[in-house]
Amino acid sequence: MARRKDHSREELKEIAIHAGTELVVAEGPAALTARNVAKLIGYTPGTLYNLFENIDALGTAINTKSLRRFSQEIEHILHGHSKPKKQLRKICQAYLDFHQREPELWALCFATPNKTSSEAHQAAVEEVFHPVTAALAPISGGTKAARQDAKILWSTLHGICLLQETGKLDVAENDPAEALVKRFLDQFLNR
Amino acid sequence: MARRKDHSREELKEIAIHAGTELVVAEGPAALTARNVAKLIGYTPGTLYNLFENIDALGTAINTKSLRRFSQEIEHILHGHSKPKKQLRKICQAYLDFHQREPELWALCFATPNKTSSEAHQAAVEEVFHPVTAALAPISGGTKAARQDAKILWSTLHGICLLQETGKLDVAENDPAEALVKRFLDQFLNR
DNA sequence: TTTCTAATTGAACACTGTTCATAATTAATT
DNA sequence: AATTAATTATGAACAGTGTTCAATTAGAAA
Repeated sequence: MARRKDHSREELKEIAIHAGTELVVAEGPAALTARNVAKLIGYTPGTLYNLFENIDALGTAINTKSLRRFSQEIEHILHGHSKPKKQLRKICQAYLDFHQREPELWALCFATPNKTSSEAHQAAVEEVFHPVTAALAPISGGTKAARQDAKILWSTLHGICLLQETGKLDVAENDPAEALVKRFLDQFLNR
Repeated sequence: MARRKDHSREELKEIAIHAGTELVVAEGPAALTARNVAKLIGYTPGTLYNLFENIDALGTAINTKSLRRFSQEIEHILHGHSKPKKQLRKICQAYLDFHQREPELWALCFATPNKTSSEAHQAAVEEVFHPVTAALAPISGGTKAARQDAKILWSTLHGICLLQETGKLDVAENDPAEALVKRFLDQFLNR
């Protein structure tokens, strides 16, 4: 039996999240099962239920970390000296990069049904969402309009990556996500 | 044992698709299991595997039917006498209506990972996609641009409904999907 | 009526998530 | 130091999942 003092409760939680992340990266979201994670961290499935409400919550914890990494990239962009429009383009590119660099983690975040949420997760979402509305404010005209535009922008990025993933929209020709986002932004940011 | 001549192979397939649809409508995509469908049609799970490659394929068959119903609505819109832009707005509204009227079938179509595809499904996707590019042609300037814009439009609708579904983007305020789509289209169709 | 063919079954296998009494380990108390 | 109390980990169990396939059965053909 694993020693109880080997790791504190919080340490163990981190270890499980890390192992789960590795599993998803290596084998995709479907590999995130209680038994797989337990085996990888040298515990039994039951232990995971002392750390998380259920397996969905472990997925949410992994997603929270992914979102935090992404929001740090955004923060880095905002601390640069680009103009708002250029910043928005960089943020969009960062999203596309996340999708391309870590498609499995992206899928766990955005292409997999997830019943569970949490305050930490909500906060991470907001940390991604808020900077976009801030950067949009001078363009959209008003805070409320900026928030609406942020939702539109986010939805479009989201949808383009999703459809690229399934390949359903590249029926005949080959439009990389970058090209579609560029065309969208060229119009979206021009007013 | 159910009589072999009660239904032809194709009839049985239709019955299974219909039963599956009822299940999804009543209890959501997660209820689409081999045993549930089998029980509902008075057969055993094994029989389903004579009709479909796997359960995913049954889901795809249901989705194909959903898409066909949707494409018929689109066709109806195109046979009206509206101008292209008005037609596009109506098509978008029809998509939002599909999402609102039959959220479970919509989810099975667009919010559930689906490994399987089929020629019929591909064709149904194209039947939804092609009219949009046709209506966009006079606006976008060129066929290729129209196809790109169709992808953008589709992605945005897609993403807005998805985010509405999870409620993740209506953090504080209440922006109904209609309002976001309207704001998007007001700009998207103006050039 | 017997033979042949095709459809249907149902048991089995390997997986899921999840629960919970029991055992093991550590901390606290006497 | 010995005993007691409080955690923590276990692993077996339950109810599900998709899927396969030998055996059975029904209907058609001979």
